[in-house]
Amino acid sequence: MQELRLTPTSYIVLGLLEFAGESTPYGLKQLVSASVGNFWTLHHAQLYTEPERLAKGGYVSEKRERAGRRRRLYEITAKGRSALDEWRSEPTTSLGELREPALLKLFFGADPAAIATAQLPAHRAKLAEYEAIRDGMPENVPEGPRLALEAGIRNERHFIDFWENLAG
Amino acid sequence: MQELRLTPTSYIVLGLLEFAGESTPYGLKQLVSASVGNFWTLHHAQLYTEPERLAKGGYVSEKRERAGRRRRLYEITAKGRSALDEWRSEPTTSLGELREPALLKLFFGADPAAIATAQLPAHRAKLAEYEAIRDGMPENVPEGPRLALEAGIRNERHFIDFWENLAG
DNA sequence: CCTATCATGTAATCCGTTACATGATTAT
DNA sequence: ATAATCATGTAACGGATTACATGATAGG
Repeated sequence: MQELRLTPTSYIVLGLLEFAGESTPYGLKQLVSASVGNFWTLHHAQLYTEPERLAKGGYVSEKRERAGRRRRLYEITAKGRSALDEWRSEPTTSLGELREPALLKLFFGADPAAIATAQLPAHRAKLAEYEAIRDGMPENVPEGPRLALEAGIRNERHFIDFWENLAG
Repeated sequence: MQELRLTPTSYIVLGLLEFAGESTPYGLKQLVSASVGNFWTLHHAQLYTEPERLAKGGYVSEKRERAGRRRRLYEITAKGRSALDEWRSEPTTSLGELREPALLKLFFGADPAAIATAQLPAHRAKLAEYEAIRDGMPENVPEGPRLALEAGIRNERHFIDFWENLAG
């Protein structure tokens, strides 16, 4: 049990474990791709290493199945909960970065119409995907995911608008 | 001279060297923070290691000053130019990620009004900064940076709008 | 049965970040 | 002069990405 830095990845794992109760790395992977993975991707290997890391710090507990595969089961601890609470209750003034590959090319002189033509279908597909998720959302989904999805939808609309202005 | 993977960081260095001609790491740092750094941050240490890496692959050439500090001077090579051209002329369908720390907190249950209150001034400041850059831009700035800046401005407006709806 | 694909995991690499350092200028 | 800031660089660390591997399950 040692000091360790908590990264966004850490809080994602903690948040998902809080929501799901006990889970395996593979279960976490499923959860990620159905939820937060829409705007913050994790690689599946991280869902093996990160819980292990968190276990070292006492933020989660680890059990192993006795039977067959001996899969690892993780659960958030009291310490994990309070770290999560603290993080969550401290509003941040820090801003993300655009980091759009397409904007980078544009910046360095790529042909705007060509980029726009490639980007538009991708953004439209993503928007459709988001809207489908929203329309299929059960009533009991909490406000947070709902708002994050809303932000994603608006973001896609904004980019579609931007690229439409540049397409031939 | 060995094979190496070219990352966005690589293309930023190549792009800046193409624009600036010969430059030192510190010169690159200045360029970054005045330009592409607005939507794609690099740490200054990367501007020492990345050109060195690129030199190993033959994408840039390295000279050292004979006098005093013996600073390193980098210049893009023909190979570097063609790699840059190829990257630039191949439109990408890949999308960036939102990766907003504030959205992550929101997703996991933070109080929307609290987050919004913290985010709004930050986004407004960023917007003002962008607008100042735009208004002070000389006529001869090429289309690429101009458009990227425009995207940044719209992006800030979009987030301001989003958070305004959530602020108390 | 055979073969995809899903499920599950480990290991190595490497880039990005952080930390550490010190020489030069400018301002007070 | 001295402090502060700018300029310049190196080194260590760690998290993220990639590559490698194998067991289960379902479809043909």
